[in-house]
Amino acid sequence: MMTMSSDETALSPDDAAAAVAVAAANSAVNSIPSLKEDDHQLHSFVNHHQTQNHHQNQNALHQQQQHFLQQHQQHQQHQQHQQQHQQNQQRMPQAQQQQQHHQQQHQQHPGHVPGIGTNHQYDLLTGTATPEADLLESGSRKVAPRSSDLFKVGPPFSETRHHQDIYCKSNDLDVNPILEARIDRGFETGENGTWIGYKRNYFTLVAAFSLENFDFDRFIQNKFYTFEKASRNGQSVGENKVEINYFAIRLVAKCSDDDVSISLIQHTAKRDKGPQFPPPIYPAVPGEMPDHETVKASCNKRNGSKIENMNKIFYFDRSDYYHTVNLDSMKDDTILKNYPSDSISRIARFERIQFTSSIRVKQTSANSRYFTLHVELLGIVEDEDLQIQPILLSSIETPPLIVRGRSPSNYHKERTSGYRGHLQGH
DNA sequence: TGCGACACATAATC
DNA sequence: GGATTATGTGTCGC
Repeated sequence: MMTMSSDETALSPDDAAAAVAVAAANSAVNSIPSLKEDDHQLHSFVNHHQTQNHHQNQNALHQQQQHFLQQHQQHQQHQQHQQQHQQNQQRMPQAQQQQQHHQQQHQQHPGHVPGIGTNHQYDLLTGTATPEADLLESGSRKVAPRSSDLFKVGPPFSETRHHQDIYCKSNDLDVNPILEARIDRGFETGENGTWIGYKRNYFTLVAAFSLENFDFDRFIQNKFYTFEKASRNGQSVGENKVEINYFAIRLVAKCSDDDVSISLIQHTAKRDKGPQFPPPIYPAVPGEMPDHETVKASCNKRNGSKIENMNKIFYFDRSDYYHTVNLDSMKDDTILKNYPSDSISRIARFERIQFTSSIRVKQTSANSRYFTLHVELLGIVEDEDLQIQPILLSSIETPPLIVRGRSPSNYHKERTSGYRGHLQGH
C-alpha cells in the first residue's frame, strides 16, 4: 500500500479504490517514454515536474513511480470533489447580490478582487453594511477564500484546430474531432476585454472531446488511426500510419514570449502541506461538457455518495459498461480495451491549477506578456518499439490571458495596473 | 524584487 | 450547530 500523504485522511475507501484505478490509467500514460516533435513539451513537462516536486514524501521508488503516486494523489483529490451547490445567488446577502449583478454586466465579475483592508471588508459583507455601502466598497472587497463566487466562467476557447487527421480504421473515413473546454474558476475580464488571472490563485478547467457524427456506440464500434511524422535526426522522413490505442486530453500553457512549456502546477487540497504535480493527462472517451454549475458543485466534496455521483459525470466506468452491454471484458475487442484503467475520463477536469512560480509575470506595459491555455487531444499510439507515445491530434486555446503576479500593486485597485476598471463599483 | 514559507481569516462542507 | 477543510491573500525574511 502506498502512502498517500495527508490527503488520505479525507478519503473514503471507495475513493481510494477509484483513485487507484485512475492512477493506473495515468501511470500508463506517464510512462510514455519517448516523444516526438511537438511532444517534446510533454516530455519535459513530465520530467521537469518530477524534479520540481518538492514534496516527494512518499517513499517513492523511481521517478516514474513517483509520478504515478503524484497522479494517484491528484486523483484522490478529484474524487473528493463532488456535486452540490446551486445558485447561491438566492441565498447570498443582498449586498453581494448587487455586487454580483454588477459584475455580471462585465461578463465575469471581479469577485476576488483583492483589497487592501481585509477584515473590515468582510465585516461589510457579513452584515452591517447597507447594500449601497457595499457597492461603493465592492471595488476593494475581496471575496473570501471559500466563496462560491470564485467560480466564474472564463474566456471562450478557439475552434478546434487540427494537427493530425484521424481516420476510421474500417473504412478510412476522415473523422473530425471536436474539443470543448471551459475555465470555471480563476479568470475574469477587465473592462477592455482582457482576461485576468492571479498567479497566486487557483483556476479550474474542464475539457471534453467528441468525434463529429459519432455517438458513443459508433465510437465504440470503431477503431481509429492517424499518421505520425517520422523523423530521423531531426529530418522529416514522411509519415507512418499508426493505430490510435486510445485518446487522451492534456492541458498546457504557453507564453507569448519564450516557450515556457512547463508552466502549470497542480496542488492538492492540502496545498502547501501536500504534494504538487503537473496537471495529469486524462485518458478519455468522448463526453459532453458539464455546465458551469456542475463543475462548481463538484469541488471539495468529501461525502462518499456525492463523490460517486460526480464520478458518474466525469468518469467512464468501463467495468460497468461491460456489465450493462453484457460483454466479457476479456473478450473486448474494441478501443475500450486499450484504455489503461477502469477509470476513464469523459471529462478532463483540472482543478487547483496555478501557473508555476517560475514563470515571470510582468505587465507594466500594456501588452508585454501574456499566456494562453491549450487543451490538446492526444492519440496514444505505439511506435516501432511498442513504446507508447502521444500524438497531438487537435487542440483549442484561450485568448491571451494576463496573469498577475504577486506584486502588491496587483492587489490594490487604486494603483490601477491597467485592467481594474471593472472592479470599481460604479 | 520576487519567491518560499508561514499565517490568518472565513465560507463550504459535513 | 460546531468542527473541520480549503483557499485567497497578508506578511516575513532571504
